[in-house]
Amino acid sequence: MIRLAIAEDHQSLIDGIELLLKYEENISIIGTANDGEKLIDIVRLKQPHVVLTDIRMPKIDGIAATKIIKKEFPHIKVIAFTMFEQTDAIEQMINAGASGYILKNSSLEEVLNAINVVSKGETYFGKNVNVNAINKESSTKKKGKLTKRQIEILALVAQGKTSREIAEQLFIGVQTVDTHRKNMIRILGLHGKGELLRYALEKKYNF
Amino acid sequence: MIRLAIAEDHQSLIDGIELLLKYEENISIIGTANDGEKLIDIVRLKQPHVVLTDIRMPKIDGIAATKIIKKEFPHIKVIAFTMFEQTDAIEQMINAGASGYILKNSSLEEVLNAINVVSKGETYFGKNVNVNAINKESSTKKKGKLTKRQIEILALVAQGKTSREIAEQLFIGVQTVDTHRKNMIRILGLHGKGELLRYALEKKYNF
DNA sequence: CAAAATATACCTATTATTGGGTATTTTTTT
DNA sequence: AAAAAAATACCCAATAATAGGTATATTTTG
Repeated sequence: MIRLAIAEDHQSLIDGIELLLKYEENISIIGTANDGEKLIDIVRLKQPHVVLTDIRMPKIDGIAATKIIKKEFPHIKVIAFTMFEQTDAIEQMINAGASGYILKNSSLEEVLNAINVVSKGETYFGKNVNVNAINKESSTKKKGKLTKRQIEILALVAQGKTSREIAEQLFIGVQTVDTHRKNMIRILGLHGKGELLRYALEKKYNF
Repeated sequence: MIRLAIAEDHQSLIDGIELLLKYEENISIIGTANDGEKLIDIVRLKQPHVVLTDIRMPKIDGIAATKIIKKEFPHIKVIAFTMFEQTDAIEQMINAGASGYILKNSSLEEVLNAINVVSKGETYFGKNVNVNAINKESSTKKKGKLTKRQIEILALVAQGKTSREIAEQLFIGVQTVDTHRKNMIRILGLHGKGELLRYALEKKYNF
């Protein structure tokens, strides 16, 4: 009997999976959550064998939640169930310790299949999930690693704040903020006026 | 017997709804689609009583699809089933002729309920869907109406193009593009450097 | 057809961001 | 403790975008 926990902010989808698994003899749903915080609570309390989780969720996102779960309970298998097919998202999820990755435009049958496969200790990746591209990319070039401070500033850039406003908020000089911006632009390989804002907004939206 | 068509780009969710409705005596699913184009095909061929549709879909989005359906078959009831809770999206869907609007974080029970209600000619709006705010807002102030040319330019702004690049692409002067930008900023009530790009990117993302 | 709306274009000025540097202090890692 | 990384700050120059105007041709609407 596989003990399963589900985290997904769309209750309708949870309902659908529950309906499907009601008649599955070897899987029991031991808890469901609409956000990452609740998921971690459930995992700590009931320790499932497999966790099926969305990436974009309130409070704690799926990537962060997976990291926490894998740190505390390395034996628990995590499957990402999301609409993001960007290599960036897949990579982060794998690095967080996920054993599987399936897209929401897959069938429920595939979801069921993935749960069974990862519970045996294997990995499962959906058809549209190109895992090969990931390893090559992340092993050769390790671009895009920002520091804490840079991410902090990037978040404020995403909020539409100017360098001056960011400087005031963080109690640092405007030119320091500008230096951080320049460094981020270099690290991320961007060029042009609105590009950092663009990047910041996209990141924000993506997870 | 209510004849239902479903359009939703996440197959898993369609599967879930199908499971739920399999045991419903008074509803039969006459077709499902993963994009707006397919939905319209199904509607033309099989003329359902009720259409349950997502907003963000490939090819033709839910708003455009609803307009087409309501124009050709005014008696067909459309329910929006989406994750967008912005008044903007709700407003556009209502204007397109939708009879209901429910969020994806609702339960499948609520979906079932909505289908039954709208099939009787009534309207159904989920708890988190604030319909009252819409009417007031759209009747009093009619802000944010951009012209074709402005939308064209805004789309290029969203692509990260500079005024100069936009001017070259559209065979007009740079200063003309700047004028359009200024007018859009005024009409949309924006202020500050990156705000138009911000707005453009958000719009792009939202539907 | 006349009026209104839209698209076009120019002017001046200000400001934020970018791009090129350099440099010091603090923190983290080895 | 020494080396590396990160955070801080400054300089100068170039450019894109915003903000305030005005103005004319074109298209759409009443």
